[in-house]
Amino acid sequence: MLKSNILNNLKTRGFINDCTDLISLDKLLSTSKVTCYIGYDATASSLHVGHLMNIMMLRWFQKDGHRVITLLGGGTTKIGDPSFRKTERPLITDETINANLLSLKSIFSKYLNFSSDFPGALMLNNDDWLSELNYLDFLRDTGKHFSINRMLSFESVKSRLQKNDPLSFLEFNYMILQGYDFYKLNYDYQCILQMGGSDQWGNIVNGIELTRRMNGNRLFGLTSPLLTNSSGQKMGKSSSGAVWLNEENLSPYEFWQFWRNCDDDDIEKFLLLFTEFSIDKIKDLTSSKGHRLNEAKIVLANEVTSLCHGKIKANEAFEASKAVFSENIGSSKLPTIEINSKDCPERISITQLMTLSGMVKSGKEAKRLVNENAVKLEGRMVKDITEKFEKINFSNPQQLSIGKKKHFNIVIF
RNA sequence: GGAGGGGUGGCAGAGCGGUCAAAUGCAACGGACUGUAACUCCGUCGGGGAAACCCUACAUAGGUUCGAAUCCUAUCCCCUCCA
Repeated sequence: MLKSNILNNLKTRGFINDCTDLISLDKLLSTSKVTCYIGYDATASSLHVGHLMNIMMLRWFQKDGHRVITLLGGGTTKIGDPSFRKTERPLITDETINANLLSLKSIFSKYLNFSSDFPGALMLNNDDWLSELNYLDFLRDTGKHFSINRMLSFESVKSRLQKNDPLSFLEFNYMILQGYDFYKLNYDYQCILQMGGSDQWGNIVNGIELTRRMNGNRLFGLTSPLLTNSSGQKMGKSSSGAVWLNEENLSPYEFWQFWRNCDDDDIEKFLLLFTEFSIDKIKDLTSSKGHRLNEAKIVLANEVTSLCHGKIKANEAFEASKAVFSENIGSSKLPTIEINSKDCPERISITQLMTLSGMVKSGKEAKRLVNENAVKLEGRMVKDITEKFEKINFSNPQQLSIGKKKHFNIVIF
């Protein structure tokens, strides 16, 4: 049984996969407030649900009075983490990295409090210290603490090596740099705990080991399980791709729909991980069976969307979903796609409409969907591929639906 | 630097002169069934076109052929062994 509230809570909710020294960390957390961090590389333009579990962990830590650090990997992103990857990442340009970092910042701000009062969270960028490293000095001061033999033994790179897939020296250095980050954060900010997904175990252990050798300080690592859905797959796909946490990439309505559509078997897990409801409340919500579980899914969707996009947006998404799915009527709150009038002819075909709105990737795909009787305009099935619609009619939003679940309002202006 | 093997659709992986827009599996998408779930079943799955049909594609650039993913040459990349 754990003594500290924070670990107890995280454990119960399913956040903990492994810890380098659970007993000692528990003891420490039960008596004092600490500084902890999670690193995020800027490989994508935004964060998605895959990152959400770790953000929630930071949120719990902050709530418990600890100082949390989100470390943006401006420097490490230039290298690319090889952990559990089959192939090398394409190199990302500095401009892309910087653009991505900006987007990440805005998302963290939704979940964490970065105000200056302790325990206000900190946002740092490892490019600030990594890019200043001098190669020779770094090799002598840091590199000498790393044993190649040990580095080769990590699971994260083993399969690459065993299968003779290429692993460049550049990538191989990643774990050293991430290790150095932890050392640096401990030195500058007294950070003693690094968290991350289970795939980060090797990188985290390296930082702990490095620091121990450099100055004898004792640090901790805590990993979360790789989040999978009930069918064992990596979770995180909405009807239009990845489940992004920012509104520019995914509308609150689609975000809401993602949670509403989760598998029955995932509800409890999702409630525990992505909401802050009490355990009792969650037990209560998931106690019913069969179609009544849909109620729990709605509660889940409302809550997670509120946390991410705010109560107002969440409620709009809920109302829109109710109108479309339960009452079978349109809703002005559906995501609206605007098409520039310049781009389309006076009389527009259904395939053009679908392509211009970006709902499908190609006209071929649009045509296929029409032939599969999947396309509806204002609730009426479109069967004739040659049918033309007056552009004028779209000055007011028209609801375009693909299949039973994808609904958008289209406006031509 | 030398010798050998290899680069095929989102992934895995066949094809090795025409019948190849490329087998098969997975993923994805649509439909039926349902509870906006799961399972199962059916269909689709390069791009343009209403269609006939046309256009790009099997690492890249050329070549041989009536015809090339398949043969030849060069280039790039990867793997293995040797130095």
